[in-house]
Amino acid sequence: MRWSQAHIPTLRDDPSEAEAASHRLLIRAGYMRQLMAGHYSLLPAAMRIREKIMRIIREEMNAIGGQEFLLPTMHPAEVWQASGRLDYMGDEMFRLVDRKGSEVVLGMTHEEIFTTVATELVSYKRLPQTWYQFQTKFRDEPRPKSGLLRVREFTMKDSYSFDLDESGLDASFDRHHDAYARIFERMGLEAIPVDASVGAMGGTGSIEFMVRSDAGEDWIATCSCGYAANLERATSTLPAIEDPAEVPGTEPFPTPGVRTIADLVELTGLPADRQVKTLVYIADDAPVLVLLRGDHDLMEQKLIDGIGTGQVRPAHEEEIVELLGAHPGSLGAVGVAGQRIIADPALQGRRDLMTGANEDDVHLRNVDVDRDIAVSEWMDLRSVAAGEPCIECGAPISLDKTIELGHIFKLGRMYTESLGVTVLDEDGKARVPIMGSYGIGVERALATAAEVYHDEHGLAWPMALAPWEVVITVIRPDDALAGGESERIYAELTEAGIDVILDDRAERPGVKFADAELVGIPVRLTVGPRGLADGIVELAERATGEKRDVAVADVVREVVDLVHSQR
RNA sequence: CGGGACGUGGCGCAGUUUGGCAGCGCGCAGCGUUCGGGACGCUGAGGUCGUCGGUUCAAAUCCGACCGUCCCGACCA
Repeated sequence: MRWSQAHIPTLRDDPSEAEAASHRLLIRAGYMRQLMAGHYSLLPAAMRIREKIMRIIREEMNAIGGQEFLLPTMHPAEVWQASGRLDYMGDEMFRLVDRKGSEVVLGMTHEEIFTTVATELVSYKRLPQTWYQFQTKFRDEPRPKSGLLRVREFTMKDSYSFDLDESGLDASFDRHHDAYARIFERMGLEAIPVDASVGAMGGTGSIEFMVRSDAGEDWIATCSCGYAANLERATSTLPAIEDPAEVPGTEPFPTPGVRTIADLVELTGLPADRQVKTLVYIADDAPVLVLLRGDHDLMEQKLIDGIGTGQVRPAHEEEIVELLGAHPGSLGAVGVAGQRIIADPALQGRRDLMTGANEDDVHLRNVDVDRDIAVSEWMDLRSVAAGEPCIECGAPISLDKTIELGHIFKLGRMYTESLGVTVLDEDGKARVPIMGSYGIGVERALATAAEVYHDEHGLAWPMALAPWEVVITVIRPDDALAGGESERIYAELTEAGIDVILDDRAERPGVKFADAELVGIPVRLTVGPRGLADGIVELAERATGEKRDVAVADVVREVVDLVHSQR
């Protein structure tokens, strides 16, 4: 590629609308342009990176026996109706009506559609199968943001495994886990596999691959011992708290104006871990009292997972008053009968606590949880905090902001069942195959690499992803020697299979250097009359900023070796 | 969906308070001088000021509605 012929529209200024580093730099360095919120046009340089990402994924998917498909992105609504997800997906699914009046949807994912193909898997002899594709997904995100990190239209590699039984699924799942580890490793991304919520659609296990980044939206808890979990699932051990062996009966006391745990701490001098936090939720239209230790925060996803419905919301104030007779701030579960009361285990066996009295401006002291509260279920509900002891080893855990790059999922039989897939087993009995589903966001991987690999001068791609591995920056392309030598090196590197771009533009050197750094090409060769007069060209590595002179005669071999060593 | 900010040549912005010829920098085109870290001179092209409506002799500027974009939150199999 010759830069003079390439469409790489770099900008001198940062685009004003972009905040996240990847968003800002991918626009500024000429990789993409926005069409509307959440929809980006990828320009040729980005396409080259995307292609490399897809090649890595494809190679690793094929290596575990995956077969590539391409399924439609427009689906009849009926298929989604059949699986029960048409309503469930709600506004996040794009829907349209064709000229015949048929309802059509744009695919957010392809479990249903792959399953329609799987109806022809009629014998156990056909199993296991691992099927995948790269296809555009459409999701009507309420708030697209951060460039390619959260969009409404994106390419996903999604794969699906079909096995006869659970142990087969486990094996397919493990193969994907290993393949994903290799894929992200090859991309130069440190992806941490974390235990994740399976979500309200069920399933028996799920692992997300997360990359640490401030631009991320998900928090994970990790420990030096290897423990790693999405905050939605993370637990920790808690130091024991000394309670009196016995407390007198509960006793109301006035707490005028107290609305928060902090208020109560200030008023009574008792620490927050001696308070009970009482929240009211509505789950499937029925009220639920949720109890946590005063210094703990509710992780709503744990509640959703624990009670097995997505229809969960905080109760409105009027509902609370009707249910308990008091406003938030004075709520409690002492003496509450006939209601579902879910409590976090941190409260189990605790004594000498305080809680609201279900009378405005009154609280109760001397609460003994086991004695005074009719807890109907104990459920891990609290959000862990950094520094708490690891559940596995006791060392303090850390919390990090991350980007979710991949998600692997033991789906179960819900799609094969609802869409009628059966195979005959060895005994001639009809069996429903069990599925796994596995996704990687392609453009999100690209943007994540940009988040990880950049500096004040621009992007700095790892060799495996770089749109071009080498740029030949020609000083004075009109000079016969510089022009001729750079053309020769360009031809020889191309011949050697190196992705090389020849910057033959009639620009001043400073402009070319700045563009090479902004675009993020790993290796730069500077070929100019001055160096050539001494028989040398300069080799600069983008990642380290290191520069060294190389004899003209050695440069091709040296660059080929360097590129190969970093691919 | 709630809160905030914004919308003026390709990009970054000023002008809006107080209505009166649509500007600046970068970029772009031509010519010339330059050329190892974002050069300089001359000439030039390019804008229905987000859209629609209203007020006014006159609207980028005032009023109203709508659309769009970004950020925070809610949401996110």
